[in-house]
Amino acid sequence: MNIIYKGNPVEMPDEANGFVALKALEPEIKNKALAYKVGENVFDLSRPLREGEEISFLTGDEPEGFEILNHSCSHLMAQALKHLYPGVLFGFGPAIEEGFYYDIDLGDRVLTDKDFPAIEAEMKKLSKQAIAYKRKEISKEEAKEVFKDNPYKLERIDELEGGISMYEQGDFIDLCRGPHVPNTSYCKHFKLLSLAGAYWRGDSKNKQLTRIYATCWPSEEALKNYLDILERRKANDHRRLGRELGLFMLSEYAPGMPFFLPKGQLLMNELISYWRKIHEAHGYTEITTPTMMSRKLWETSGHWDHYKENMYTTKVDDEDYAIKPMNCPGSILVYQNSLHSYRDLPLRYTELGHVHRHEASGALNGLFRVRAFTQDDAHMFIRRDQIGEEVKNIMALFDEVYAVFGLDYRIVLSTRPDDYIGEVEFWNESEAALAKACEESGHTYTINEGDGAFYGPKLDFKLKDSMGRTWQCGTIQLDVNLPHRFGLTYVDENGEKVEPVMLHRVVFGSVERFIGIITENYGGAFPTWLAPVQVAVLPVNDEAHGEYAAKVMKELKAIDVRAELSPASEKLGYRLRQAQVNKIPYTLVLGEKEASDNSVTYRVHGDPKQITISLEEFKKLIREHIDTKARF
RNA sequence: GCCGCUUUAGCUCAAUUGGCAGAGCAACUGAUUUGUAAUCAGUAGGUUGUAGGUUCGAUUCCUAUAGGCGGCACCA
Repeated sequence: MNIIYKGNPVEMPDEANGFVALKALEPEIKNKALAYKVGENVFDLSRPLREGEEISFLTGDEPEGFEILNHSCSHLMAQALKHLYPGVLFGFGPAIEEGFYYDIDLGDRVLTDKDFPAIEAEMKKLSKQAIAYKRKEISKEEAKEVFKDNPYKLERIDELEGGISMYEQGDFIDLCRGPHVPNTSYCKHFKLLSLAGAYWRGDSKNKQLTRIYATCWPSEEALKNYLDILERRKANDHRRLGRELGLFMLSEYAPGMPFFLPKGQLLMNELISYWRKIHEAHGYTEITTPTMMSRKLWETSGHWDHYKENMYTTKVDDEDYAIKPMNCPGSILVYQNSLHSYRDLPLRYTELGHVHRHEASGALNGLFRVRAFTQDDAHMFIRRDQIGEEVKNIMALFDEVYAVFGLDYRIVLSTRPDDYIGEVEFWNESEAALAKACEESGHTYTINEGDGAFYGPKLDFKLKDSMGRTWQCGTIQLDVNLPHRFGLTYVDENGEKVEPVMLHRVVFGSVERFIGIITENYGGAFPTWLAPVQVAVLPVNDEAHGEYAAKVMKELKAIDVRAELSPASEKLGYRLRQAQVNKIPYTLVLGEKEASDNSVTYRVHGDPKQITISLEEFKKLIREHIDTKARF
């Protein structure tokens, strides 16, 4: 709710209720407003209005208000925790996209989700008491005195500049910038969701605190609705859909190394065939390099020193070998196989490289995070002056690919890290080139300062899964390190040997991860061209219509349509249900009428509407949906 | 790797305080040949993840270990 209030400035703050700014308001707003805004600044309702200020109110129904509500609720939870677990120390407790968390140090005490009801009960009790959140501005010295028993808060105070604000609600006080809702009764519809360990300040060298995730909503309906959404998201989980639709499996004999079942393999093959076509159209040529190569190669590339912990190694004839965790060194050997002129650049090699990385056990997650995966890799060898243009070309290809699948993405530019190599000048130039390529192709991006690889800056393309988590899929990385280490050259127009720049990039990221993403994005109901089974053929009666059904099957197969016959040993209703449950795009019902005039009655997945057309028309219609040429 | 949870039939889940391990769906067999989201009947399916321990007796309690889930850290 965005209401502009242009009334007279209001009198002094009312400490007891903290409603001063609201006094002049209509009742319906009064009950929903959580804070107010003057320009871009957000304030507690208890802050007195100043002469001439134009204000708008924030409610829990909009993101900024939701954040305030949840942040306030994290203080409420902390107060409850303080009552239940005396001596508990608090770290950070911010609002997050769909709720909030608080990191706490309970000493030796172990918290489990069985403790949630007691914590929620205490929170409800405190909520009913409508304890006011009171803002106090104090000096650094005073703050240190208040938080003298909490090393986490003291560490934070030391970093803060100038005055420090804190919020007090009854017997609980917390270091906080605010703003907050007027009192604890505003936080009424909450639920504790899960527990996790989280390193203090996100550093694995530090102590691990206990993190409690929870969520708070403006109404009971909104909370229930959110909990329903959480349930519904599970139905689109690719791990569940993968099992139900027979796409892939995992085995304890190879943790993190997916097995693709016949239907999943069909899907992957379609994806790859599309991928090959679009790369051919964009001037790439495909190569394949060995899965396992000698230690000497990995020493030259630097992986043996920098990546050994994640590499699977073995001995062959007493010599160390490593299974490739990346495809770049192989690509480089291909580049070195011949001499290159400046006229040949950019040179673009693609490779569907099956790589192995020994990822931490706790990181594994379905197809999203695995130990063996296929990178849809490409390496470009380019001149330094070609960086901007080439990155733009890549981004154009990314746009095309993601659009085919209807995927939204977010771009992150990662810049020079502390342990960078090369000249600062090159870094500045490259970062600017990447940023410019984004802007010129009409994309916004955020900057992740210092998160680039040690050999160059990168652009990451992040896609969302059904749980709202983001996964890096595409990436474009600039690299001057490997060309240097391997002594790569091309001959320029003066006959001089010059070192090329290398670009690494993936669009899908890994074919496995991408399959996970699109499975969730489509909810398992793949578009016809990708669907493992495209048409279900249902004769009404096997004796009478079986022959016609066989003819339809044969004709569909002849035009490369993947059709599956479902014989009449089951009732039609049952077979229709199976086709829907298996998310098959087209279901054909063939009976007396269809057999007599060479027609089909079809329905599309998720739509009960029945349409009857001639078999020839249907063949044409389905071919149009399958034909990937239309996508170029 | 770290924190918490979890593991019972192919899948989803039961099993009172430690006392004969059960259901639905799926599978299989038979009957049924059906016009738009589940036909009926029957059969089979398990060393309760694995290895130890406590106990007269362990799915249940304890220890270790493996896989999985949610996070953290790491990362495509």
